[in-house]
Amino acid sequence: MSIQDKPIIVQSDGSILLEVQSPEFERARDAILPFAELIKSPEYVHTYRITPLSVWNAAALGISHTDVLQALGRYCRYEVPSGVLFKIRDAFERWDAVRMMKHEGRELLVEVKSAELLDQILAKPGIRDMVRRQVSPRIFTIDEQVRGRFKHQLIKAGFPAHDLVGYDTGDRLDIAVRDVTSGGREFALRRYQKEACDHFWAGGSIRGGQGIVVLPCGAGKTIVGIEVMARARTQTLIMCTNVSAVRQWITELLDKTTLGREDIGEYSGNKKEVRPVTVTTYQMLTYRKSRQSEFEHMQLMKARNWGLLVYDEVHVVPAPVFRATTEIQAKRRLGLTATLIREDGLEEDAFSLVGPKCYDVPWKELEQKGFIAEAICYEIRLPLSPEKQREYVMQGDRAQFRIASENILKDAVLKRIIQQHPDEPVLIIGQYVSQLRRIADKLRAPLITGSTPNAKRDSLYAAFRGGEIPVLVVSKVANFAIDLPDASVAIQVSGTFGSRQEEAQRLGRILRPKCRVSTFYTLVSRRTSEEEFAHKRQIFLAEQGYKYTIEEWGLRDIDL
DNA sequence: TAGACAGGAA
DNA sequence: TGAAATCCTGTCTA
Repeated sequence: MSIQDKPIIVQSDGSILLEVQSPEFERARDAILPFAELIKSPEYVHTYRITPLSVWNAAALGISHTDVLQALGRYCRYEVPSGVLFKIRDAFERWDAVRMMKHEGRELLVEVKSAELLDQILAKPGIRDMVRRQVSPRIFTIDEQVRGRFKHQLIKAGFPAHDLVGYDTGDRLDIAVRDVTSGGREFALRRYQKEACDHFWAGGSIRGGQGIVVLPCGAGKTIVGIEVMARARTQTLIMCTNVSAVRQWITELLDKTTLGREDIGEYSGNKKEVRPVTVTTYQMLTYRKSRQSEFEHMQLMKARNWGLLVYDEVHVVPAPVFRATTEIQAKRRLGLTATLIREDGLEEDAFSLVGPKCYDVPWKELEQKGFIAEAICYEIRLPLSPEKQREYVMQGDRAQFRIASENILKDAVLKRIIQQHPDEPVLIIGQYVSQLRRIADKLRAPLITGSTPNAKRDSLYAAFRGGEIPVLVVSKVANFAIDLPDASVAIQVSGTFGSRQEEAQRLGRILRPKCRVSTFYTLVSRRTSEEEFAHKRQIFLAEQGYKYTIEEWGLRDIDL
């Protein structure tokens, strides 16, 4: 590779610039992705950043300091600034600087790499207060009760604790995965699902047993959970985002394991069953009568001697559940998610309290192997009408975003897109109910929002699935509804202020394996704040290797 | 006993 | 940045 072909430039502020046009673009991206985080992805130059957390996640996956230096050395056009090299080395040193181990009685041993480092750590009052006694210049003890709180404080101070304390095995439960489902179909774990479990358990009984598995929607995360349970053979608490997910877990458990209905409990608003495997919602756990009252159901965390906790969609775990989790660090914990990113910046809590990322496959790789559909993404930019343009400039930020989102010219573009996909099921997804109602009326398509009763939803889903309804308009229910039928075309007419995770969810709607290629459109008003938020949303997908083709539409292209 | 619906929480 | 969705509980009706 000649110097000019090398597509990466590392700057002294720590940002990494990657040239999209370079023939080495894809290889370079794959090389840095394990330890760098994508920040911006406009047309020509993508910007990444190396953070302590991104390095620690890489380290947890087994990537070494040398691997990182080699990747940078191979693709960097210029010498990597020494300040950046220092930051990387520092992060790797911190990764293994503090180890926690089992000690006699109710104490845990904390071993720090050097005496100087120990002083530095104990300078933080929040950590110093937890020390029981100092054993040597590098070693002190803490109470096993504060295991989670200690790890949490430590990561805030910039040190990820290496937790080698091990876990309670929990009460035993005989559970096995069946090789034939209850429907009589043969069932086998996919390779990546098996690998995900292997990684979760890697390191044996001490190190293995905590971590987060990242897999795209539709790749079978539930199956990973089930396999982990089958290997743990212990009583398990599963937490989900909503009741339909709870039901889905129960159905899958009945279908694919040797467990019977009497072994599985649903703990929700309707039923309060606590059984060897119990499935509940986060909202159940975080319910309280008022702001001052107690969490009434949080005791479920300790109600049985659970040996495993499963956090479904770990990217939305509410803060109080994290808090409860700090107290039960002796339990094995599995987090499942499609996107590790949290818009609220609680990534560190997920890292230190549930576990580091232990498995991750780029979406494109699953696409190549046919496990998820191939998807082509378009961003269609269209103008505001002259009147709306005048109104736009007069308004404040919030109102501007709404005007841009609800741009009425989008309706005409929608019609054209639908005409281009005559025999495909089309899903229209948006954020403002009034806008969606207008669109649904114009297209004579049914609309599903939060106020649509469940029975009505089910019948519309069925009709869409059967092909009687070609176009379905859905509000933010699409973000939560796991029973929403698959489509091969999704058109996003408006979205939340730059939520990357929402974009990923919505693309996931069209990724279930199919014979044809799926298409994803985002409609964006030109020269408005919507453009900026659309870019933010796209970062996650760009990280996964998806490219947006940008189409510009003028007033002339839109027949009114 | 099931459902429908209102109210509060995050 | 805010709108919309969810869930849980409690009450009322049939």
